[in-house]
Amino acid sequence: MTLQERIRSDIEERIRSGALRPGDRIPFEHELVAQYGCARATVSKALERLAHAGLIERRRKAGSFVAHPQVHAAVLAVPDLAQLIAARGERYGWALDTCRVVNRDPDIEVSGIPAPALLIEGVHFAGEQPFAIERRLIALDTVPVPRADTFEAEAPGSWLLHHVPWTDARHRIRAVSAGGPLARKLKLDAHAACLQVERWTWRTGRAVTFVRQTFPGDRYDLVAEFTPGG
Amino acid sequence: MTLQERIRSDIEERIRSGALRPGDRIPFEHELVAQYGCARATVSKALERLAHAGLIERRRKAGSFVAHPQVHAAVLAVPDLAQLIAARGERYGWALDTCRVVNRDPDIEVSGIPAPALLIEGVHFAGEQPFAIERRLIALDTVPVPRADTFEAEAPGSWLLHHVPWTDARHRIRAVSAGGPLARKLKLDAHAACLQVERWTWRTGRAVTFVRQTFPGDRYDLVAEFTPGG
DNA sequence: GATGCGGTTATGTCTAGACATATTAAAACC
DNA sequence: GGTTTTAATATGTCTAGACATAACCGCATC
Repeated sequence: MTLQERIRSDIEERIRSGALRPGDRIPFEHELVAQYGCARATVSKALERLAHAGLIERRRKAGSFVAHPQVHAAVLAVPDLAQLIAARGERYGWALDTCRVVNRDPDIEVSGIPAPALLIEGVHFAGEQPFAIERRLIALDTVPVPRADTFEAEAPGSWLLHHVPWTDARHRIRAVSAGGPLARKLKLDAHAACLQVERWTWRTGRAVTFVRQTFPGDRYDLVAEFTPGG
Repeated sequence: MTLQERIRSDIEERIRSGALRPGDRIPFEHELVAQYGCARATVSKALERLAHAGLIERRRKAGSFVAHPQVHAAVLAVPDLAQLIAARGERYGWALDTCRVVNRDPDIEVSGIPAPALLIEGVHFAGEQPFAIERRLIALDTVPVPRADTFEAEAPGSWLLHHVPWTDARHRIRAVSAGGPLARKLKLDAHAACLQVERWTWRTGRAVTFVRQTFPGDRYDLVAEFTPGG
């Protein structure tokens, strides 16, 4: 372990154990320099990592303080569906329903994807069971137009991930009732609860794609793990 | 802007614009040193931040390379309900239903909270409308026992956030049908879809609290923003 | 009391080196 | 030819300073 790592983990341990409580001041850099017998840059780098991880807050003149933890953010895993289903030991499948260029579409109005856009609809399968309905718009002015049969075999999410770089994404997660057509496609009761994930993706300010995935509520749940600074 | 910031943003811009593509090698540190006329530590710090942000990958002897972006994680905002509702311009309210010590409970078996635990049930209000049902277990061996009337006025989430440090959290998000009792409390149709967020919180390996919050699907949705390295 | 001015102080950034370490490519050897 | 050794090289860590900057404190002034 490097010296910098040791300083960092020493302080982190004292915070996680509760010996140092939120708001407490941790030793000044020059005190840690004396304690560990090293250069200030080494101490400073250790503190910088703790600050970056959100465990401490550094203030000029005042010193460094243990941060007040806040459950405000969690890291949400957004796995590739194919990988996720394979990891469950089931066979992944993708069935393309629709793939055409559209100029007018309800989602075009609200998603920010400019017309004309490529509209793709299809179903993800886990074994024989439908696992998710997908409805996607792809901005044709930003994405290099794929071959007509590209999305017959490969789900557009996987293809985009490997072919189109992106810089920003936004997710919206909510619960909806299946309703008629959706329920039929997912082989569900008409008022079954479904988890709906919408994702907008941009590349340097230009909309790339918008996708709405609808999962049966009893077959999928999102899990987010969070360790502050972990 | 500091020099280090400038170096970082120059390279970041070239990556985000697509001038540098995933897998491309970025200039060696000594080349950047020559280009900017600064010390290697300054260049190295700029690259370290890019690497920490996941935009580049550094390999000894080989150099630094633009990382392959992956939509695998997003930052999920989990706001304090009181703040969230206040931000919407509505009046926040909390109504306590149950607050007692339990030794046996369906959730105790699965949540990892050891018995005896404090069971709290209540409703969050936005104006006159019920906004969420909450059912919570608090580990009495880890949390300093609050006064009996603590949770009459303040929701336990807010109280815990300010009084009990935590080190790990896990969220599970899914869609459920309201069902009978839940639907009555939330004033919903019996088969309305609801978003259910479950959160486990630990402190250095010991379970602190488990909470299940159920939101009407049409009144709440989670939003996660993500910029790689942002 | 309120306001503005320095002085002090801790962190923020930076320099110009040094040695360590991981990795690759070339060279030497079997 | 195939394997091992060796040298070259880019990053990783570190030192011992320097000056910049923000923030706080006390003091003098209004």
